[in-house]
Amino acid sequence: MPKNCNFIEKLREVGLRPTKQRLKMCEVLYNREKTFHFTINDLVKLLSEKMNQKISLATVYNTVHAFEKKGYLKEISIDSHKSYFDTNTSAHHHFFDEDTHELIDCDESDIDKINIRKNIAGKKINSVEVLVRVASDNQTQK
Amino acid sequence: MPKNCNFIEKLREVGLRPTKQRLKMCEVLYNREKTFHFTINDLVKLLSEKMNQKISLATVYNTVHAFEKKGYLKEISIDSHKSYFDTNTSAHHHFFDEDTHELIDCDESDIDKINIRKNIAGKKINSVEVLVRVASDNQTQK
DNA sequence: ATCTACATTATAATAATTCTAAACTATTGA
DNA sequence: TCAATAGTTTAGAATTATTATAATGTAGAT
Repeated sequence: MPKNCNFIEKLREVGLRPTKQRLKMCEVLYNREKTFHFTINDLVKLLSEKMNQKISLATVYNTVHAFEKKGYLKEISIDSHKSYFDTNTSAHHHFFDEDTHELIDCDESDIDKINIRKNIAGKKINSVEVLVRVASDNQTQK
Repeated sequence: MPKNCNFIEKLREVGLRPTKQRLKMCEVLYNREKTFHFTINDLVKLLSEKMNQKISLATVYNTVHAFEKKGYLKEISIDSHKSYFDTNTSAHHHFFDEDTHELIDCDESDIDKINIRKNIAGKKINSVEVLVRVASDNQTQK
C-alpha cells in the first residue's frame, strides 16, 4: 500500500497543502487497485463510515474541486442530477449501468478510435467522450 | 408556419391534453427550422419574453418532463449543473462549445459509426452517445 | 351543461452546491 | 523556535435548481 508521504509529495507538487483532511481523502480515493467512480455523497459516506473521519461537507466540495482543477480527478457527466467524479483522469470512455447507476471504464481496446469528420471554424477539439448506456437485457433468449 | 392544430393533434396522439400552456410551449419548441437545444431556464425566458406568456415554473418543468417521457424531447448530459434538452429526439451526437455553452448537433456523416467491442454480461446497449467538447483555438497560426 | 380526470398555479419543501466569516494550521523565515 | 501569514477548515447561512402540495381551473366525455 502506498504510504502517505507519497500523497504529501503529490499534493505539494501541484501546490496544495497536505492537510489532514486532504490526506484522508487521498487515501480513500487513490489507495485502491481500480479506478474509483463516485459522487460527493458517496465520498462523504465513505469518509465518515469507513475512515471514521468527519470532514465538513464544504471541505469535501472544496477539496474535490481543488483536485479536479489540478488534474487529480475528472468530472463525468451522465446524469444532470448528480456529479460523478473519476480517479482515472486519462481520456477514456464509459459504460453507465442504468439499473445500478454504476460507471464502468472502457479500455482503449473496447471502442475503436472515434473519427470526427466535422470541423468547427476557429475551434479545436478538447475531448471526445463516448457514453454507452446499458441496462439489463430482460428478453433473455436465443 | 405550422398551424396550432398540428400541435393539438400531436399532443392528443400521445395522450397529452392540448392546453393553452402546452400549445405555447410547442410553438416555442417546434416552430423552428433547426433543432433547438435549451435549458429550463432558457425556455422560461423565451416564453415570458418572446411569447409574452407567463407560465408557472412548475408547469414548465412538468410539461418538459411529460414531453420527454413521451419522446418529444431528449435530455442531454453535458454539465452536471444544468439540464439540457434537445428537440431532436433521434440518436445523434453533439459538439459542445465550452466558450459559449452552446450545443451543436452532429449529422450522421460527421462521426463514423461507433464500434463497441466490449460486452457486459446480461446487459444490452441502450444508447451510444459521443460528446465532442470544443473551444476557441487561440494559438491562431500555421 | 355537467362531471370528472387531468392541468396549472403559487407557494412551500427539498436537495445539491456555494458562500461567509471566524477559527485553525502548515509553511516561511527571523 | 516562534511568530507572521497565507491558505484551509468549519458550521451554518444563502443560493439555486428541482419537486411536492393543495387549491383552483379547464378539456373532453356524457
